[in-house]
Amino acid sequence: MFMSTRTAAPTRREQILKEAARLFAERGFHGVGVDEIGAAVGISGPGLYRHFAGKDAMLAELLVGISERLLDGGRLRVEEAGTGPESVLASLIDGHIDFALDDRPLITLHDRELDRLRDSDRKLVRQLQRQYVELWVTVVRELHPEVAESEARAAVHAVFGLLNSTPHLGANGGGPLGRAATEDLLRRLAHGALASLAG
Amino acid sequence: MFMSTRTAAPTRREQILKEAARLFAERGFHGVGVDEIGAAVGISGPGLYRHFAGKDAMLAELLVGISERLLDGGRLRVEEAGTGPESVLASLIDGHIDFALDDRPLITLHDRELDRLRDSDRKLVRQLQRQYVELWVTVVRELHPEVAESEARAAVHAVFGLLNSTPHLGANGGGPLGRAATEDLLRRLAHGALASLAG
DNA sequence: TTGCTCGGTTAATGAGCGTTAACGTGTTGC
DNA sequence: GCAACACGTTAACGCTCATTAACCGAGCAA
Repeated sequence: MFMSTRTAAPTRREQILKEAARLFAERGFHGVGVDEIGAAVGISGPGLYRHFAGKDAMLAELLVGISERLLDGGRLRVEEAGTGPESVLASLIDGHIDFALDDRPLITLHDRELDRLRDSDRKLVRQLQRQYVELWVTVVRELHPEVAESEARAAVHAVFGLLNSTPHLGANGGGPLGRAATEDLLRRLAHGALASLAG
Repeated sequence: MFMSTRTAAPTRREQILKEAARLFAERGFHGVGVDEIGAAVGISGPGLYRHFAGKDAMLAELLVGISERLLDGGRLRVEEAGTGPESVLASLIDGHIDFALDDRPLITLHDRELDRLRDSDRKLVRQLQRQYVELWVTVVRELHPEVAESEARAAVHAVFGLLNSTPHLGANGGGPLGRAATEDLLRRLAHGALASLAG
């Protein structure tokens, strides 16, 4: 049913999703027309309807896709990471940074266009998001048992805001800083922020 | 020409701007119609055109307004704050937190709908934003002279992302946490993040 | 009174745009 | 060879929506 995620010449659907993500992120869901999306992959307007039920369906698939990948990646890291909560947290942070730097447009969409979805899709996405947040909250509370759950959750959201700031960091890979330097900076900032929960 | 900023019964224009900000933030600029904005202030659709040249003009006035207030507030705090860079930074952080909690909808608009503006307005807003960022960068570099300027700038953007996460924190005033607790949490997280630049 | 300005109203206009129709064309399984 | 299908194309259709037109009542100054 699904293609392998390897790089085996992207299928048309994948091309479309990628370009749609970029365009939606740049100009908003309502701001981009189907003709533009088509043009971005070399076909024109209505040709898209051979691959998707409609514009909404593209957005839905994008948002559900990100949320699933984020959650799956997070779960994997929780299982695989070393012994203590410190290493789990570090792994979650690294994973989120990779995601934020690799899929910049999707980050933008994720919290910007959620309300454009059909009720069922929106519920699904929100549920996946919530589970991902809870992954983090659990780890944070293992590290800081004295912190109230609501406070930990707010802190996690704030750290997401920090890590997801990459779209504002210049055009590409991390602005004037290289990719590696950006990763390193974000890592330190995130650890620094969460460490402040101890005081 | 201008009304005093005191609470002297909001003028129609102000009502409209406030409701427009809320609606734009909730559903995006393209997602809300002029009829809805009108309805929100008790008049209907085209009646708005007695107060604004068009929908775009409302967005422009909102975005320019925020940027100006943010920059002015920042400058004031830089001048007024105590002696060292520490106190200036603390004051900038407090000011930004106040802004983020008081004007949630505007925060959302600020980085979401900038491209909908006419070229001249967009340039103006970006210039104001840039100056505000530079205020922070200057202070951060006084505190951490060994940090490269580009890195400091990226860190500042990241901290903005952290502080601007308030819209994601539940419906109002700071979600399950009270206003004061939210302020305190954000303050600690921001200081913690920036402190990590020292290492 | 008269007449001007303010701040509204409803109806019309016109553009943009998602979607569907109707119609090809190459490739492929039989 | 010949369906059948995958994948495009261009030309409507129809709806939404910002903007404009045309009109109106309430204050209020001369």
